[in-house]
Amino acid sequence: MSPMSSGSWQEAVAVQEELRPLVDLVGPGPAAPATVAGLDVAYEKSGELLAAAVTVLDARTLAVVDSAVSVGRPAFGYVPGLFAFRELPALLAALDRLTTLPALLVCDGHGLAHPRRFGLACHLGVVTGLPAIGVGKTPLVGEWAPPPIERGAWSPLRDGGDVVGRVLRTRAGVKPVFVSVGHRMSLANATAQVLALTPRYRLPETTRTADRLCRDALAGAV
DNA sequence: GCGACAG
DNA sequence: ATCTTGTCGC
Repeated sequence: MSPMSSGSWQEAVAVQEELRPLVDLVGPGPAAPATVAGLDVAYEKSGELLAAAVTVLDARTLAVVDSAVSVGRPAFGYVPGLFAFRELPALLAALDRLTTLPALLVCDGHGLAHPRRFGLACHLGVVTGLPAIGVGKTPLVGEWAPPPIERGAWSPLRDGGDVVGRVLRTRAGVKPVFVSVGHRMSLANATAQVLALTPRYRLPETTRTADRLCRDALAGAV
């Protein structure tokens, strides 16, 4: 048993191997989702507490139309590659408290751009059945060439002979983000959705609003 | 064996 | 993720 876990890392890996075949890599996903959800988690400095937040935005206006939070304890120690086991329980609890059902999940972390092709975005997608994409700030696996400096430019993220995602420039001249498919979404559509969610900042409005919410919730919980 | 390693 | 001061720039 690893620290703060509900199981061993071997068991967690087994769960990933078991759920990986359930990822839908065929569905292109909604071209024009009505609503898009952002999910993020904030930790207390000691690491004892965490707050998970979900914000649902109107995909057209990017206004927040629904949101929910859940405060709890990390369900697993931080292990790169097993990240989902740490945040999933709290994220699912927050999703349950939502009044609306979002058409797309934008996760703070990777999807297929994962050692076993089953990152947080895949896990969340399979468990909820909703289309999901992963947007990471830093890479976990893969190699890539720097995309051209203009917004919208991208380069393939390759790992072990697979294209597992795209390194996307959401702002001209600013460090790119790592986009990968989670569930029921094509990589091209995932890219389009992320660009639609980044009219001004590097990170999607969904993650920005969720980030603010879980930080505030954590501050209010302590 | 030695690094790298989502948040 | 979180700990942290100043600093450059719009």
